[in-house]
Amino acid sequence: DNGLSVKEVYERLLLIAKYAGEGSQEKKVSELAKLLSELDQLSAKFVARIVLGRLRLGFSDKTILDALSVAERGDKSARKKLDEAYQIRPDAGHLAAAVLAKGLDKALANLEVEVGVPVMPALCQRLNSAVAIIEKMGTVAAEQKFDGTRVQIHFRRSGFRNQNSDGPTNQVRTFTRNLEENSQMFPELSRLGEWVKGDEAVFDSEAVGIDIKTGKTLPFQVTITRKRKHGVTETAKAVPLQFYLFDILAKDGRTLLSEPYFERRKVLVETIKENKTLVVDETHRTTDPVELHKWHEEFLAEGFEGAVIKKWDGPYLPGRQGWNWVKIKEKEGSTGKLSDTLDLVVMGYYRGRGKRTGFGLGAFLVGVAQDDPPSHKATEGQGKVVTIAKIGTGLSDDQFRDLKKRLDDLVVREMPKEYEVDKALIADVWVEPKVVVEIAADEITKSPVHTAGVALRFPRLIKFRDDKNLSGVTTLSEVEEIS
DNA sequence: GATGTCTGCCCC
DNA sequence: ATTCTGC
DNA sequence: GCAGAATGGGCAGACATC
Repeated sequence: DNGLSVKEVYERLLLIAKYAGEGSQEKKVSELAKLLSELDQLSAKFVARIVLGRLRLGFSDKTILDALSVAERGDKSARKKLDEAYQIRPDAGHLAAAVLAKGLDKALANLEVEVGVPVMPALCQRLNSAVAIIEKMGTVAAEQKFDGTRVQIHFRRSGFRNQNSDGPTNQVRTFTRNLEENSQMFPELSRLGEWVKGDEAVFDSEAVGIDIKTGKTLPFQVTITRKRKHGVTETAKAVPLQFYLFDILAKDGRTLLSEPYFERRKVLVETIKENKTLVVDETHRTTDPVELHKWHEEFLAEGFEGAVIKKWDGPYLPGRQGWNWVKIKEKEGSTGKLSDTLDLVVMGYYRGRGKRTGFGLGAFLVGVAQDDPPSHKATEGQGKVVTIAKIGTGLSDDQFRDLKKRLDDLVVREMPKEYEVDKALIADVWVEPKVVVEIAADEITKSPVHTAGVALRFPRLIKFRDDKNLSGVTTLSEVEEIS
């Protein structure tokens, strides 16, 4: 209607995306405003969604693979083959173009890992019982779960050609779990050639920061400071990394994805010379749930995040597929890695987006009572309620509706005086501190925004505690005990 | 130059 | 990351 | 069980503003 083609809209969005530097935000706003005003109502809605990355069409990459199969064959019979191709080149756009240009058979002919091109990483399912794990998986390998960052390491002795052709050639490329290249982050991998036997290899690993003084692994919050653009070498010195290698996906032209796990481990061990930076992780073969349980308990006691369990003869499968790789974090039978759940009071809520728009509530803010020791100046901090987490998961659709209804009876116009809340967490709607919820979490961390001074990592609702009121809520000193 | 706010095919 | 839900 | 879509804490960077 408005004469703008899809291509034109695409080109204008691309232009807007590329603005940078001083005044760029202003420019982006005005250019997007101009574009939106040229569109009809319906087009404007979807262009806005494109910009926000919230198209909400109800399908994603995997559904496109189904569609490609149907387009070429009239049914979903090619999906398996497409999945395999997608694993070694996880780019639905590229795949669609190749299939339509060459046809299914030619496009899917060469299914080999290409060193330098990221492979879709294997992910873990969750299961919280050693018995269930052995039942589903049979013989397994039990390994420590490191709380670091996933790194897929590609090595080619002859070097990768740089995109800017004149630069020096690097022997190493690395990728995140989301297939983002982050080679610049790891100067310590420049010596990889000394530690690898062979000319080409692709490894899977978890990188963890190491405390220079104690030699112990650092918490995730410290490790992740290595994800940066500036000051890379300085930070690399202050927070050196150890890469715990647990898999090898290709070596010297041989794709290993469908080799059984124990076989890949054998190749892995043969490929790595002993060194301080690349460490092949421990693995323990077992078929016994009691023994598996013991390993899990031991890893937790040693301070690891938990255990990763892998089917002994399983292939390297992309994503969470079947019962191939499984993680256990919390103790068996408990919810959340924290030793206890917390009873917290609802302070306010936020309107939801997408599916949750209809509920009128997408997340809510919870807090604890600040219990100053009585010896202190009695007035200060008395009766204050401070924030410790925002909760947006763990509720069924019915519970969302139910909570909204309850909170509506408690709405107050202004934030209650006893609340202490950071600007970044200002709720859309404030409520009196009457509703108490039981919350599970994995960890208590030092927080820059939550006024309790600490926050919950991976918080989720367990249930409503109608039997409790504000006076029964977990106190700040009790929180410190749990952590 | 210091501080505040927001974003990220972010990391978990 | 965790969790819920439609298919 | 898969695939998708809701949502969490918190880091460095980029840009705006004081």
